[in-house]
Amino acid sequence: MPNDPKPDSPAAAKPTAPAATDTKRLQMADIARLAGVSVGTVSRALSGSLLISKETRERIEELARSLDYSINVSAQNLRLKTTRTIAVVIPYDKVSRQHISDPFFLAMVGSLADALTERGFDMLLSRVDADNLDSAARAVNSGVAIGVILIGQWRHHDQLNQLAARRVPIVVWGTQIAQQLYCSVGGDNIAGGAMATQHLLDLGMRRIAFVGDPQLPEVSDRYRGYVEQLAAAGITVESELLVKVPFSAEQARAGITRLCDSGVAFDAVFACSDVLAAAAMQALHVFGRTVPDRVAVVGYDDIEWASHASPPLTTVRQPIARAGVELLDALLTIIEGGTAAPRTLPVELVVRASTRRRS
Amino acid sequence: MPNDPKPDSPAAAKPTAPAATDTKRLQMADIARLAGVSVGTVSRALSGSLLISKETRERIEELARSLDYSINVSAQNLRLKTTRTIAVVIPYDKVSRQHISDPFFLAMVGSLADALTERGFDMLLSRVDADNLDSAARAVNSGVAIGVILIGQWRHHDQLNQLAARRVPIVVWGTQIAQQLYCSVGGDNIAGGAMATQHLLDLGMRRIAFVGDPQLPEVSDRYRGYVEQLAAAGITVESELLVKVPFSAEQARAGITRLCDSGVAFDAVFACSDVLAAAAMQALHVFGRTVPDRVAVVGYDDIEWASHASPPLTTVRQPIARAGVELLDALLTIIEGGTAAPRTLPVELVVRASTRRRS
DNA sequence: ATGAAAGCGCTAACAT
DNA sequence: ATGTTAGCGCTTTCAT
Repeated sequence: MPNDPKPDSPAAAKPTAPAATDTKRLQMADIARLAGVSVGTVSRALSGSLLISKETRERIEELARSLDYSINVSAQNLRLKTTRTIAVVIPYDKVSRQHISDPFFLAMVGSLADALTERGFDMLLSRVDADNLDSAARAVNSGVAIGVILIGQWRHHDQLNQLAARRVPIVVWGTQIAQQLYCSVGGDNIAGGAMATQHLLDLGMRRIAFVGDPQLPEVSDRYRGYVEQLAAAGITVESELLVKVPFSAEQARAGITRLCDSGVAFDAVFACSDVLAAAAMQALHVFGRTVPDRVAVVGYDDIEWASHASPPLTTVRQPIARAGVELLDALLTIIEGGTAAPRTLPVELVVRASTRRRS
Repeated sequence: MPNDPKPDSPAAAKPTAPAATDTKRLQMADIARLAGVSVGTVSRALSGSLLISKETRERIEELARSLDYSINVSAQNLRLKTTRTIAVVIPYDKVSRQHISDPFFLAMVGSLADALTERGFDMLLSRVDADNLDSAARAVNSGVAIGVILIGQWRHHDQLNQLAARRVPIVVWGTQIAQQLYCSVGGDNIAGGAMATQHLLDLGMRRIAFVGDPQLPEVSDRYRGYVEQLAAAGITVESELLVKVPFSAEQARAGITRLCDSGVAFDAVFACSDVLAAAAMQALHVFGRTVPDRVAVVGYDDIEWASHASPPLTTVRQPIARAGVELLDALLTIIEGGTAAPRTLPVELVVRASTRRRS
């Protein structure tokens, strides 16, 4: 016996009924009845089947539109065993403290939102504890989403490999790492680190502080670019110029302050994100070390703020708009059963006043 | 007859089968079989029903976990006729040009992500063309989401009223407007405008430029606060000090440049967002009008960047973290059939160096 | 070109 | 405490 009253039967006596949902949700059968056809016909008409005569289809479409009817997506998904939803996950890392509030990440969300909308997908956004990335897999196992885009690789290389091994369709914004089972898409971090460093060297800088944590894969590559350019210029890499901090403005400020206090000489700063660069500039300001006259500063990302900073910040521009498209493209390839090789996107140095040679 | 082969039947000859989905998705019946119980028992066990003996429940939970099984959410939603998904919509307004890339909006997304996660809801994020807010209603009509949170009121008051009239559960981040049928949650914009203005007056400023478009509801309130404080101080509001621009850094820069060029005297700027303030400071810099010595600047929002600006920006802090919680709370009230009155959250002036009185 | 009907995977009566 | 079963709203095969 049915547990719920049939929609048609007036459910005669129902005193305990909560008067809340008095507006019964329209469904296909209603449209069919009103149009004088069967539900099959309505279904076909709304899906644009060519089996339906043009006039019938248009009549039904018009009826549905005027009644504000939308297909019940749960029923549709259940029947079709698929969805048009992609899960976008931003891991929250307690250690590095960087999370969804970093403008760069949020810009990535915007970029993904555009790419997904463009191709008719819905975006399920969630923050998950990075220690528990399995919940990303759950979105797929439960049929909520057909794939996962993870923004930020962090230290979770192994977990990501496990997810990929379990055949969870997943693409990660980050750097390509040896023995990587999952697909990553990211900027060219080695080149980015190199161009920032070379630019400073070209300006005559010789003691360039590096702000970032080389334990993170992406920062590791940027550091490598930095080291390589210094080596090519015959300059020794000094460990005292490494300000090892996660993506945290607070800690960057503290790190630069420590560096200034320590008396170690430096004439430039290469920070691994614009947020870190902003914090560095602020700390330098406290010490009266004006930018760019006393210290040149280069950031990374080119978030919108960089061009409004005072002085406007020289930085390595990440291809954010393209990132969303590429991530989605790679993911769809995987979902369709194909293989997506890791992709490295070109980055670009944007020179602004924070490294303008003193006149 | 079934259109798909039964999961059990090996689907004898199927030469055209794409070898893609070879890993059949686990379902409740599989768990039931493996546990030697019925699907009903599994369903009850996984939903924590007290009817099931503790040991049986734990055995089933363990089995499900070890097999990576998750309940099929489409089937569950179809059966229960509800979901735990909330649609978060960021209207994209071609006129004002402000969209998802504004750090403030993105911070709101972060805040909402936190609030939703906290209460066990999923977030469906979408950008929609503001001229077509109906697509927000579609999310609800199609059963994808049980309610909508709209970030940004813009000029869409009428459309929003229509949605509310159609009984779409919706809450909007914005200002309370007369004749409003929908629930809005927002900062106290009149107070915010007033405190910013009063702060500048206290510093001795007399000619305060206002940067923003008073046609937008929230800006309108901030402008009102500005006008009221000026009036209370016996100062005439001069229309030449109104830099009427939408939330666009470009246009703000151009506006301030125009103001400087015009020779109109001013000793302070009150900008309706930190992004606008940043652009203003940059434009002022070009004219050699240093902040705060020659011009004091106050922003709005207190995005993370504001404290890293040089000089750090005095601004009106919006209660972003609380905003997510309040928006969700109001929405859930409405979904449960209740009524949620518009809420106005307190804002707070954060004084930093951009208005520091010259020593 | 259209109708009839099975069944997607789950939940919750109704049975014991 | 557990099993059995109808049916959530849709899509699609099969029949016409």
